[in-house]
Amino acid sequence: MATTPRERARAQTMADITRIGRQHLAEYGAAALSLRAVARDLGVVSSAVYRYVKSRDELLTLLLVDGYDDLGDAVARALAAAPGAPHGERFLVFGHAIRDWARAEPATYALLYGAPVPGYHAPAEQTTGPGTRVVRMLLELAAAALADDALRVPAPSAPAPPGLAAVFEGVREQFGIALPDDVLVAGMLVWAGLFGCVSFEVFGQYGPEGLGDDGAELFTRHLVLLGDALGLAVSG
Amino acid sequence: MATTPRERARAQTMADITRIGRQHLAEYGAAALSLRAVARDLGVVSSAVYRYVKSRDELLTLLLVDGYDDLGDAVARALAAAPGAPHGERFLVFGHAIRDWARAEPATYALLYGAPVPGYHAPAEQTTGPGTRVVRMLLELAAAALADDALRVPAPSAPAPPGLAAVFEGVREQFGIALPDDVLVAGMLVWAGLFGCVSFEVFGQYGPEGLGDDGAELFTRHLVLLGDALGLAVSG
DNA sequence: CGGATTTCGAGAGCACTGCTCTCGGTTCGT
DNA sequence: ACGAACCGAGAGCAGTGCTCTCGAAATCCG
Repeated sequence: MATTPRERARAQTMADITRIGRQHLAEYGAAALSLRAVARDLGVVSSAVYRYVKSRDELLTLLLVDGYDDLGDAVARALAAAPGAPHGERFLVFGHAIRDWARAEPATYALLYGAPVPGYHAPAEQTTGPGTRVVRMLLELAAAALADDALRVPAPSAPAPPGLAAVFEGVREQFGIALPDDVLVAGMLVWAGLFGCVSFEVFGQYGPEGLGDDGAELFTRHLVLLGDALGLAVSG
Repeated sequence: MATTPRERARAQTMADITRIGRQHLAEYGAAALSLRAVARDLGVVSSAVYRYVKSRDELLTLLLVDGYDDLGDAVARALAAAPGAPHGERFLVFGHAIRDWARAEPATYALLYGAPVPGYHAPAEQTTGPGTRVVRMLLELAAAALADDALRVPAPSAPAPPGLAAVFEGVREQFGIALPDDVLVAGMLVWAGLFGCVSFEVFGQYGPEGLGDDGAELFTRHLVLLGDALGLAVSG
């Protein structure tokens, strides 16, 4: 831990770069993220930042991981603020935390869940970890509800064909969560549906002016329906 | 209609530009769309294409409208191939048509339903028309099912607050379709959820290798659940 | 038919981007 | 104290969007 001055300076510069990068991301969007502009704001010539960041793509990866962490923190914080609430209530908190964060950080949200930036492929080894935090929280919520008998498990549907069964087994293994196939299918739908609702709102599919404050109300009703699909009673 | 040779040449050049633009979009993605590259493929110097297209953004709008039309045609074609089928069946056809098109044209799909291209704002007067074709088809499907008593209408939930009620009324007016609030809420969820599922698959949220052929099977199950949320029996 | 007008493509040019390279100066480990 | 590692500046290359001018061709109109 004997950090030399040079090491501390380097860490400081790295932090400055990501901070400025986050600002530019929020202000101009992902595809307009420019290393030269970051360098200008840093008060340094463009080639200097290449000492710290190998390429524009690496800066994007940095901001990607940063964004996943930020979103994960926000959701975890919101859930921690309602520790003993019923699972349906916690599901509402979970969903609204995602929506609130996405509306506060639309550019970062777009980087995480929008169209992939052309020519950029996120290195899986660095991004899958923080990237799966949110869906893991959702699956854990479902598992907790199931354990508390708060989940209305549907009549088992037709068994999954081998390929799909392997996918389910992979998910159970990756997350270390034992959920029956039907709950897993519903959980994935809830996951995708929730982000579909948020994306439509953030990306402007609901018209140029969006939904404004009524979006929260509509979103709650959508969460109720999604919770219903999962077998979770969200609202009396 | 007396098309002069010059007019025909201009129309031909415009068609060439959109054709090459579509190719580049599919090959390199939206943000990498370059007017200069299009000009090169057209065998012409870059400034020449500015005679036909005011800016890169206008080319994007051209391709945007083109994409909406293409998707709308694909879905309409698929639905037309199953004219007398029960509404649940038609809903499955509807969903899979969207998914199939999105997987075949991921870059165009990303342009329509992914994160908005930075700095680019689609002119509403040109894009809302073709852009609402798909959701209109979904609402018409729901209305047809309702008229045929094939929709299990849920017990009316709490009445919408004034702001949200105005949103619903606006949708009913815009599409000229009379649907009760609760069906409208479910329909919007189905819309967003469906595109959420497709986006997750196309944008690679299901891991680097995606779901492969099992995606269709899983998607069908998700459509069943979404249809259920709408009150539509999709599969016996 | 012939002059006036419009249209068009070519080319130069500006400001910007990502990225590489070299060249000095500072700091570090030994 | 000295060689090695590190770091910032600057030049440079190839690419981008977009603007401007200029000459040639096509069109319109008297």
